[in-house]
Amino acid sequence: MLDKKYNASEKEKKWLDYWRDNKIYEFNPEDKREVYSIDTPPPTVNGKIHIGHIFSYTQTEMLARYKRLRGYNIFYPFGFDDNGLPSERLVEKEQCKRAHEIGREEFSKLCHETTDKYEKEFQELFSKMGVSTDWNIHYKTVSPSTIKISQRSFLDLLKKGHCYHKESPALWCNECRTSIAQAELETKTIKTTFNYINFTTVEDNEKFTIATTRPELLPAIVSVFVNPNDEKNKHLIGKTAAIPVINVKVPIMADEKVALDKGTGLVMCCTFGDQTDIEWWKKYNLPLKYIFTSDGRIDEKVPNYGGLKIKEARKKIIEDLQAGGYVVKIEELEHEVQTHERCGREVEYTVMKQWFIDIMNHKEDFIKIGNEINWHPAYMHARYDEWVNNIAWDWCISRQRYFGVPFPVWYCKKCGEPIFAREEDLPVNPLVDLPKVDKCPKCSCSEFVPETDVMDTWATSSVTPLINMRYGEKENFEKILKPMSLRTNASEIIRTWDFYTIVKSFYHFGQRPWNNVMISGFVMASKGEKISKSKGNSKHEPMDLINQYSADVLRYWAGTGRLGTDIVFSEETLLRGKKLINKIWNVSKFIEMHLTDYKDKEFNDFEYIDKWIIGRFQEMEKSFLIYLDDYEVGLALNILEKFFWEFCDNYIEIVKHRLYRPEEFGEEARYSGQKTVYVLLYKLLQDFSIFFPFITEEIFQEIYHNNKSIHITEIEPLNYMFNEEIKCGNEIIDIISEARGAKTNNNVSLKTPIKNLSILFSNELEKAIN
RNA sequence: GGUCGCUUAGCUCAGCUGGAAGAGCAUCUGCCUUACAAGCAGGGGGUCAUAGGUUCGAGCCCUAUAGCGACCACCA
Repeated sequence: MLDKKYNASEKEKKWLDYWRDNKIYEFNPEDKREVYSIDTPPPTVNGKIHIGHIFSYTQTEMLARYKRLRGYNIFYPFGFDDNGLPSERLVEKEQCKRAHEIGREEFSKLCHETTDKYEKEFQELFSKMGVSTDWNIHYKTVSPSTIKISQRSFLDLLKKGHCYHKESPALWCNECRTSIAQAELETKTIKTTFNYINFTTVEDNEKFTIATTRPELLPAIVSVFVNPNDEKNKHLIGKTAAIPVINVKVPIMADEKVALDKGTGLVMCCTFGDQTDIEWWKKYNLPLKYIFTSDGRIDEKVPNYGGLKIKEARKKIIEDLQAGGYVVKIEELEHEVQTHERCGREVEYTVMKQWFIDIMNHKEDFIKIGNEINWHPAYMHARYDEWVNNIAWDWCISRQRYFGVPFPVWYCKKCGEPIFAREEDLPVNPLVDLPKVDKCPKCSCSEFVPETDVMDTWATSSVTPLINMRYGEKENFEKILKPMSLRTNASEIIRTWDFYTIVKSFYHFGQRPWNNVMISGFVMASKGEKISKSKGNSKHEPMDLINQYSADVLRYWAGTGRLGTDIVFSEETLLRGKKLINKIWNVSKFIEMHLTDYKDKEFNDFEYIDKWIIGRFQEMEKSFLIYLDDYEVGLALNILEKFFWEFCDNYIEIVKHRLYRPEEFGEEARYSGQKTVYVLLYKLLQDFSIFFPFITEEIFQEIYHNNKSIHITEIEPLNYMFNEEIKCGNEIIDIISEARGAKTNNNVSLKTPIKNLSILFSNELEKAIN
């Protein structure tokens, strides 16, 4: 018999062990049923998981459970992303030292140790949430086997001509001392000053004023630009500007990109202050004056300012300009700057040799692939298109960091020719391994220098489908996972993870990586405030919530709400879930009590009201399945819950008497009720098992136990035709409701018998009764 | 500035292809009813952001406006 009270923490532990020991969620490649495969986001292993993760991952996991109940062979691996900067920054923080102070080898070791430690915590938490993944096929993004696949992917793209090594301007973070990608930028509003500085023309000594927020870039000035339509200033075009303090002369040129209404209408172009500078530098073939060092100082070679930090140099140059009387005015200004999302530091531009993946030449293909994928919800597709259409750079995948996937590349010491690893030698670490050639094919030099850069986080995250299918390995799942069925993630990484995965899939296979993309919203700390690690505004630890409420209840919270919509953490929703789960337990107890003598057999002579509730259930389950087929987990739960309360409050109250008193109502009527609750509870448990895997398993094993687990049973929709009963049954409920209301309004108990009741039946109901 | 989304009861939110406004919480009233008082029954509470339009009919479709949010861009 079911316990009087449900002890969640005890039962949840019991079933976790049971599922593991009985391999309930294990993927079997021999299984002949159709595979449903899920490409799950590998969470970045950079500290604590917050409830935002729980929210997003739980919705995916519910989908996995649904598809499992629909008879699919589920391929649902879990991964961890221990790649790159997030891990490095975590180690630096824990060690209170910078990576370059620790040393490359030691630092990598620490990164591995740290990510291992957190992975254990992550795995424990996700397990406790009842995530029905197969831990045997889990992966991490920095391990020999995944490094091998990332390197193989790199070599394949190289071979196909989509990957190139080039000296080129790149975004640079001088906090992290690495180049970064456009997708890693975050916009921040900062306070600064807008400085109006006088220049003069060499030709006729005419004074003119430019406005800049970055006077320290003056030593890097290469030209001044004027809009050719600027009536006031266009006469300057073609002349030469004399730059004060640093004493150089640069041409004054015309370009329509100069805004007439910003600053003074005259702009200085420095290499490089922003992206426009880069555009002009390329367009007009301007000289390169690079004055920054990798750690954010002015190069030693720059007279007077060499060695100063960028902000110190800004201060000093303003002082010098003021001393010479060149500053017209200084305005306070609040403006938006690009910062590196990992550290918050303002980004600079640099010029160095970097590995790039071609994006700009295939934007149309990426749009086309985006069109072939079903986006859930559909409007999320627009965000993808918007990003692809507006992207302005090829994808820089080099990072001048330590921990990550190394490039399988060496360079000839003499001529710089790159030497690539052979595929059969992967994975390689060029810092340790030597190339398998004796000499440079170009100049015959026999000395090589290893590539020290590692790959960008997304360069490796974007191969998760390849990792899952064991791309290029002898034993692989390429056949069944090309494309995968589903990708899930939150909306903020459409432009990174989704996009880059599509890029790779297109280049490798010429096709989409998955058929469906499911986008969740995220959890807000309060209305209008996103939870973020940096703000530390997540007040609730997932583990505490599980202990306080149980995993099933926490899953209830995570499972509500519409797909793609942000939700606020709400204690109230947890309480609502707790109530629902409690009710499931109690009604199951009641049903079990009345099934002690029940023998299941073919039976179709249901009582009228039994047909009503069965019909109602069928109606509900039909929409329930439609919602789930549309990936709307929350809406499915919503209508299931609604039906369930009706089942308890109306149907069970009605059938109760028949179940208790066969002597009064007859054995046949009792059996009809028994059969109804037996069938419906089974089906309700199945439907609820998607959301509450623990309590449903406990009840299933106690009452039905006709399978190793409820989670590997199959949902088979009922097929009765009870349309008339549904209609008239609803009318009967109205009548009962009236009677209950009358009792309540007269302040008497609901068990008080009614002496006189006059009812005016509708024609249909009257016909049905007779 | 651009793209997308949101605005429904005091609060948190559902409302599918247009057909008499819904749930939970809160509030008020009553009820120990052989599963459940962590429960049950019932009441009050809404110009569906605003203004137009389409329609026999609009919370839902169209246009505009406002506020909020996410992402992106501008950043001299």
